[in-house]
Amino acid sequence: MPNSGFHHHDHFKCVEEALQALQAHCGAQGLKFTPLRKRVFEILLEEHKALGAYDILARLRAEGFSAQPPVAYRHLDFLVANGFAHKIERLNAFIACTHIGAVHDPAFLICRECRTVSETMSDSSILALHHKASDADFQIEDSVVEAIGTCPDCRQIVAP
Amino acid sequence: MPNSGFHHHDHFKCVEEALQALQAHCGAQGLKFTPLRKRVFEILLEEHKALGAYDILARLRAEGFSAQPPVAYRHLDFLVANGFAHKIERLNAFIACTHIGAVHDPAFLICRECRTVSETMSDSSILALHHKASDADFQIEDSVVEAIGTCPDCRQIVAP
DNA sequence: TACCTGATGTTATAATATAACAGTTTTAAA
DNA sequence: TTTAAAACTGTTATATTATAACATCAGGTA
Repeated sequence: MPNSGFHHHDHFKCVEEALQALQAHCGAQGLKFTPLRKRVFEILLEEHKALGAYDILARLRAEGFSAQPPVAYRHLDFLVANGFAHKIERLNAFIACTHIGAVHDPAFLICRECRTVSETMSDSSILALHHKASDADFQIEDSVVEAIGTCPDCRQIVAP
Repeated sequence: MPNSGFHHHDHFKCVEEALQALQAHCGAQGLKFTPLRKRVFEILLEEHKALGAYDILARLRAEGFSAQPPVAYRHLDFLVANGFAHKIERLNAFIACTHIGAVHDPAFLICRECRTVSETMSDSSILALHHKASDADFQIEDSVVEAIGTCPDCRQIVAP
C-alpha cells in the first residue's frame, strides 16, 4: 500500500523522507534548498490533500513570509517541475508527490468532499490512450488522469 | 474512425447531426432549443478545437447577442450537463462531444499547438483506475483522462 | 388572474494565474 | 578581486477564468 490517500501510514516518516529527498535532489542538481521551497513543500506534505495556490499563500502570509501570488506559483511550479508535486487539474490545486523519484504518469483518486488525493503510478491506465495516440500519429508528451468521487470516510459521514 | 480530431471527415454532416440530436434531446426532455443554446453549440461544432468561455463570449458579442460571462458559462454548462459538450480541464476550455448519446467516460488527445482535440470512448483507459478505486473502497463518480502532445500537422510545421 | 418554472439579462465580484521588472545572493569566470 | 552571469526573491500590476446574486421575461397551468 502506498504512503498516500485513504490508508493509515507513518506520516511522520512520509514527510521526513520527502523533505530529505528534496534536499538531496537540490544538492545533486545545484539547486538551492531554500526556506520558502522547504516550507511550501512542508505545507503540501502536511496532509494528502489538494491545496490551492492561494491556500498556500495564506499559510505563508500567516507565518510572516512574503506572500504575493507569484511566490506561491513560483515555488509550486518549482516542485512540479522537479517531480515533487503534481497539479490536480480538476481542482486547480496542488498535491505533494507520493512516488518521488519514480518516473511515472500519475493517476489520482480525488475525494470531492475532503479533497484527499491518492496517487497511483498509472502505468496501465494510460496505455489504451497511447494506442489510440499512435493510431492517430499523435505524440503524447504529458497526461492527466484523475478520478473524482467520494472516499470511504466521507461516505460514512453522509450516509452512515 | 470517429468524426473527430486529426482525420478528415464529412464535417457538414457531423454538425448537422449534432444539432439535430440536441434539438431532439430538448424536445424529449422538455427543454428549450433556444437561439443561444443553438448558437453556442454551433460555435463549438465549427472546429474540433477547444474554446474558452471567453472565446465563445467574444463570438456572441460580435454577433449582437448579450455577452456577459454568465451567458457563456450558462450555455456551456447546459451542454455539458446534457452530454453535448465536455470540459477540457487541462485547457480550461470546452469542446463539442463527438459521441453524443453514448454513455462514455471520454478520453482526449489534445494538441498543445492548435488545441485540436480528438475524443475517444475511454472504456479501457479508466479501467485500471477503477481497480485501484475498488481496492481503496473509493467510489468514482467522474473521470478526467487527457493526453497533451502534438498532432501530426503541427509536428510537420515545427519539424518538417 | 395568479402563480410557477425555465430561461435570459446584468452587475458585481471571486478565484486562479502570469507578465514584467527590480533587487539580492551565489557562483564562477576573467 | 573585480566582474559578469545565473539563480533566487520581492513587488506591482494585470490577465484570465468563473460564479453569486438578483431582476426580468415568457410560457404553461392551477
